[in-house]
Order: sequence, then C-alpha cells, then structure tokens
Amino acid sequence: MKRYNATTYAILGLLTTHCRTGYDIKRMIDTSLSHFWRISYGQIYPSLKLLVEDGLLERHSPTIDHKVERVEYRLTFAGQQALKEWLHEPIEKFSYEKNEVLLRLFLSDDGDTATMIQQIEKYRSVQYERLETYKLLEHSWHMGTVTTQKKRALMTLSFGKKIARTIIEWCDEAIAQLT
Amino acid sequence: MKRYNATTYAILGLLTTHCRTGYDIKRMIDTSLSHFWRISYGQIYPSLKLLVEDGLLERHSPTIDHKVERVEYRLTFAGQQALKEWLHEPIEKFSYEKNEVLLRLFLSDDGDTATMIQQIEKYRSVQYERLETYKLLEHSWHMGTVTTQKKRALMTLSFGKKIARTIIEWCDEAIAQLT
DNA sequence: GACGACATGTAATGGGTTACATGATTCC
DNA sequence: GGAATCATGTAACCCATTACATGTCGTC
Repeated sequence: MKRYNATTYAILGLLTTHCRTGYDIKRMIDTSLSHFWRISYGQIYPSLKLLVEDGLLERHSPTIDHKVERVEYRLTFAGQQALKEWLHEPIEKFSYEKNEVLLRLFLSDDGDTATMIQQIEKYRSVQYERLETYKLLEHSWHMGTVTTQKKRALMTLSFGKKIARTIIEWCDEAIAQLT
Repeated sequence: MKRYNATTYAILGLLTTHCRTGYDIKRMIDTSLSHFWRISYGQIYPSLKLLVEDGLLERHSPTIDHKVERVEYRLTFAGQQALKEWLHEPIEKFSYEKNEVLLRLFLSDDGDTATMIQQIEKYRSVQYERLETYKLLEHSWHMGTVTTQKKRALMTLSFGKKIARTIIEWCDEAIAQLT
C-alpha cells in the first residue's frame, strides 16, 4: 500500500466528515483544527487530484444546478481502507516544535533583557487569545447530541487549552525571572 | 538590512557562543537546543557560505597544524549588528505545531479506540523520556557559576519540562476517557 | 584493521507557503 | 456598484531532510 504524508491523509479523513470539497477542507481546518493542523490550497488541490488518480477518491462535478462551481469528492472503498490502515499505523515521529521565542531567549544576553520581556509578553497575549478562542469553540461544540466525533474533537481542544495555559504559566515565570 | 530566516540567525547566534564550526553548531543544537530547535548539515553549510558572502561572517581555515580539516567562523561587526537587530525584531508568527496524534484522534471513530489508546500511550512514553532527558540536562547545566546564558538556557529547559508534563497529563486524561 | 567520532560538503527530493489568476454569488 | 464569501487551480519559491561522497583521527 502506497504511503502518503499526513497532510494527504488529513484530506482523505476530512472527506469522511461533512466536508465534500477542497474549499470545505480548508475552512474546516482553519476553524476547527487550527490548534493542531494547518493547510493551504497549494496542498489541497494537487493532493485531491493525486488521490483520484490513485483511486482513493471519486470526483463528482454534479453541480449543473448549483450556481457556483463546486467539485465534490467521496472516498472509494480503497480510500476507506487506506484511511483505516493509516490510522492503525504506529506514529514514528513525534516532532518538536521549533520555537522562535526560546531561540531568541537562548541567544540573548543582559543587554536584550527589556526586549525579551516584551517578546514574551506578546507570546503570552497570543496564548491568551488562543485560550479564549478554544473556549468559544468548545462552547459551540457542546451543543446537541454527544457523538464520538464530538467527544474526540473536544479532546483535541482540551489539549490546546492545556498547552496554552502551560505556556502562559511559563511566560509569567520567565518574565518574573528576567525582571 | 537583508532579512534571513530564523535558522540562519540561529547559526549566526550560536557562533557567538563557544561554537566555532558547522559541526559544532550541529552538535550544540542536537544536544542542548533539541527541545526547541532542529537543524541539518544541508542547512548549515550553505548558510555559512551565504553569511560569509554577505559579510556577516569571517571564515578562518587556520588549521594547517590541526589534524582534522576544520573551518572556523566568527562574526564580523556587521554580523553582530544583524544578530542584535534580529533579536529586537518583534516575532510575527507564533506557529502551532502540527500534531499527528490529535489528527488521528480527530479522524478516528469507535472502531479505532483500542489503537488510539495505544498511540496515546506511546505518545505519553515519548514525553516521559523527554522529561527525563531534560532533567539530566538541567542537572549538568546547574554546575559551575551561574551566568546569564546559563540562566536563559535553563529557562528554555523549564519550558520543555512544563510542556512534557502537560502532555503526559493530557494523555492520562485522554486514555481514561477512551477506556 | 575496523569502528566510532570528527569534519565538510552537495544533490535530490519532499513538503509547504505565497502570490497570482479567475470567476460567480450574496448582501449591503 | 462594491465588498465579502464561495470556489478552483497553478507556478514560483522557500525551507528542510535524506542520502551520498569524502577523508582524518583515536582506540580497541
């Protein structure tokens, strides 16, 4: 079985949710998965094409009635299998995030202390905003019936919240230490 | 002033510490900065060349006496200025890490629960190992006189530890919820 | 003499963003 | 009529990893 990168499986996987088009996928990731994934059209459309060529997706251009050009995709049986297989594969790389704040802190010296405090304050405020966004998202997801999908989505949000809170905590300590 | 990417400034910055060569930089990042940065020779050597061309680094090949080929670099005045300037620039993108564990969790359903628990257990154990590594590193850095550099290095380590602990906590909760 | 650490470097490839091009629809 | 949103797609870059090529030195 051909191996794709995680981005390609993300596209495949999101087409099993209520997403149907490339545009839907982009919107979905930007709004609901932004705390742990990113994507651009430059990846989406070529990947969709590839997945159709490889027989994992079927392309439907039904929209004669529709006003706007809209290309819908759905998984073939092979596509469903490939997705399942990927889900069951052990993850090999748990990568570290590169962190420019820490890089600068590491490379800074006493003369840069004031600037570093500002950088960390900014970092803190960004995390704070994220935390607020997550809380709002969480709220909106808590509506209606509790499905497995929803429960798991909420678990990813909980991750985002925990990390944001931890970073805020670190920022406070770091600022205190630098002062 | 020409703008480089963060990786290039990392190289420039590390040459102000006791690192002198491309090999030193690689070793330093792999051992002491691995919790927030990564690099490969494929970036280091071309970047060093570029920085020399741009007059931010001076290249010294003094090692006629030395046994092993060894090219040392040091910052020119322009190099020192460029580094300072970069340190004082506001950081524009605080990127999110892509997280394959969360991606899979998000795309999984009831049928994949057992596998997901395994994936998360693995994730947990990786974080645990990292935490132990950080503790060892911290210990080794606590020796000798406390310089500003050391204090800041320890702050980056504290970040790594906090994040690792938070992820472990999340893993425990996630496993409990999936069970 | 084989292996591991030291040391430099390049080429191929993979992965991703950004900018651009295009056009319809909706709502003010 | 103009802006925002919906919608698809490509080309040029940028950034990074991997694999390879090459050679020395120390030590078991």
